[in-house]
Amino acid sequence: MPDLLPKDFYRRSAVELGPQLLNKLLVGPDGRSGRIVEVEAYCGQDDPASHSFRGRTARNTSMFGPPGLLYVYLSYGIHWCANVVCGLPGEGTAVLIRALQPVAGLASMRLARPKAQRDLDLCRGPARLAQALGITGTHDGTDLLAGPFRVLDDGTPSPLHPVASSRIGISRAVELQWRWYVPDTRYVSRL
DNA sequence: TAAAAGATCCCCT
DNA sequence: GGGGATCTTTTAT
Repeated sequence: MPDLLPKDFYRRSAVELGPQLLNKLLVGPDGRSGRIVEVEAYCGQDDPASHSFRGRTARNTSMFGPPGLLYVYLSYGIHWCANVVCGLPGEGTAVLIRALQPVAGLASMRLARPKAQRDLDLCRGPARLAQALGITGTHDGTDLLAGPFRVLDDGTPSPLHPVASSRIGISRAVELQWRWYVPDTRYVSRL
C-alpha cells in the first residue's frame, strides 16, 4: 500500500526535492494516477526564471505558502501547469511536474485528452498531464497532504543517477541544469 | 492605459 | 523543425 508523503518531505530546496520526486506517484480523486518521470526546480527570488523572482503577486501567492501545496498557473493563456511548493513559507520555491508515466485510469485520461493519439502522449508535458488528470486553476493552493491530489510513495526508489539538463521553455538562467528525468523512460516530454 | 512576454501544445511542411 | 493559437499577467510609459 503506497504511503502519503509527509509534509517534511517537501521542506527543502527545489533542487534537492526535484530529483527525489522522480518515481513518486501523483494521484487524483477518481483513480487517475501517474508516476513522476520529469521535473524542474524553480528557486524563489534568487531564480530569474521563477514566477516568484519579483516577489508575491496574485498569481503566485500559493507558491509562497507552506510546503506541500499545489501551485497551478495558466500558461500562454491556455494551459494549466502544476507545481509542488517546497522549502519554507515565504520562499516562493517549487518543483514543476513536467511528465508522468500513466499508471491508472487511462480510459479517463484518454477522454480528457482527445488530442493524444497514443498513450505515450497522455501525460508527456506539463500541460498535458494536468489535462489528463483534470488539474485546473481551481486546484491552485490545495494541499497535497489532504487532496484532492496527492503524492504517494509506492516504494520505487528515485533514480540513483537522474539525467540533468537545462529547463525547457525559459529565456533566463538557461545555463542552470535544474531539469531532471528518469533515465531510460519513453514518457519524458523531451530527451 | 498600452504593450509585450510567456515554465505550451498542436498542426503543418 | 517551425509558426500560430490564445489570453493572462506583468511591466513599461
